[in-house]
Amino acid sequence: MNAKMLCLGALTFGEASGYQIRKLFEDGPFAHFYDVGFGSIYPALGQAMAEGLVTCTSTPQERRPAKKVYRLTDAGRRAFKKALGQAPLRDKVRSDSLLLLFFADLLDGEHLEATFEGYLAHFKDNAAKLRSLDNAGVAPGRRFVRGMGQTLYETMARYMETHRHELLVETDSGTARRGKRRAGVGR
Amino acid sequence: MNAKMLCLGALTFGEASGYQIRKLFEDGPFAHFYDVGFGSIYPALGQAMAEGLVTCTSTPQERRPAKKVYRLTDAGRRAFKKALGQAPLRDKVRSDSLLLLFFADLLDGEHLEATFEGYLAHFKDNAAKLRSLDNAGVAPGRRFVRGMGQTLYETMARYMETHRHELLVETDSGTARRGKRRAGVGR
DNA sequence: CCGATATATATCGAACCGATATAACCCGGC
DNA sequence: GCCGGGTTATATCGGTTCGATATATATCGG
Repeated sequence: MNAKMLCLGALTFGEASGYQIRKLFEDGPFAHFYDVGFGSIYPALGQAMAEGLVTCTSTPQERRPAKKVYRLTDAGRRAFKKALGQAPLRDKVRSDSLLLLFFADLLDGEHLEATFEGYLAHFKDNAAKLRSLDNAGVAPGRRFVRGMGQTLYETMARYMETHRHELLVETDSGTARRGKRRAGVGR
Repeated sequence: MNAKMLCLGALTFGEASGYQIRKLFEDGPFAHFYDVGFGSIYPALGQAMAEGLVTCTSTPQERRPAKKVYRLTDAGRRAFKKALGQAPLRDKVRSDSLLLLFFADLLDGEHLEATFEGYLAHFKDNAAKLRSLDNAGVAPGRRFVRGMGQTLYETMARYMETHRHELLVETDSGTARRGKRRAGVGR
């Protein structure tokens, strides 16, 4: 899935500006499993328009760039469906946080703990956000993916809490310190 | 974390060729939370060598490129630790499979089902792989991350099985068909 | 009223991804 | 004995994407 097709997918929710599309990936329905930045969206929309996949209503404004609202064409909708029809690529994950926890023994306890707590908070936060959503009248696909995300975040938070002691050693003050450990090779 | 630092991280496991580093990301310990391709590794190693972060033993061979084995220097080890010390970036996920399930109502039942089963098999597979590993003598960070991955894959597989009926409607023959549904807007 | 945040388009270089080229080796089956 | 498939191995290259930045106004709270 390239940026162009992702924009078309976003536009299935209705007309939108480039900025609004970005928000769908930052905060909106796609936030938890895809990301696209401005640097990809604007060129992609230009290209999609050139190919007749979207139309654009440009409202000129004084002293700043015209506001442009994009709308999916029938050809665009067809192109998106077709793209979905291809066998999907395998998921791509890049997690600095897990890399850092993986190399816990190379870090000083303070930074390790801060990262750990931040990561845990991130999971709890996302779980809470998804939990608060109303699923009434929401399409099954979307509901399914929401539920999956919620389950994932909740499970990861729970895992981190129950296994915290493997990485962080509690002290009397309530703060934690890094535990001692030793290596091992091979996968 | 850029490709250069990831290579240094891989080399903390001992000397390796570019090809072997790739394997660490494809199959090895990093496979589940990071990925780097040849196109990033070879230039990164060249750069790291120019900066004195790694050394290289080049064994010339007849009729094919010299075999090059890279080894971390003290400066390289320090550089990697320092890179880990930075606040980690937020996780990046790009999942075509979830996008596809999200837009389940735009797909024909056959393709949806195939994708669903493939994705479920992928989770089960990874869970089984991680379950089969021996954690004896493995560093706590690595063990923690392994366990987290295993829990994640198992939970996702279980979720997909228990919620399958929301997306796929079972038929008498044992195969499934897409259910009917209807929209809803907003986040 | 000031500063922070949100709306909004746009670009640009660096980094990265995926595919491809090349080439020899090794192992099993016919 | 040899052929095909898989593995080891380096390397490049074009296209895509990322992240930071520039610009400008509106809005909202303290």
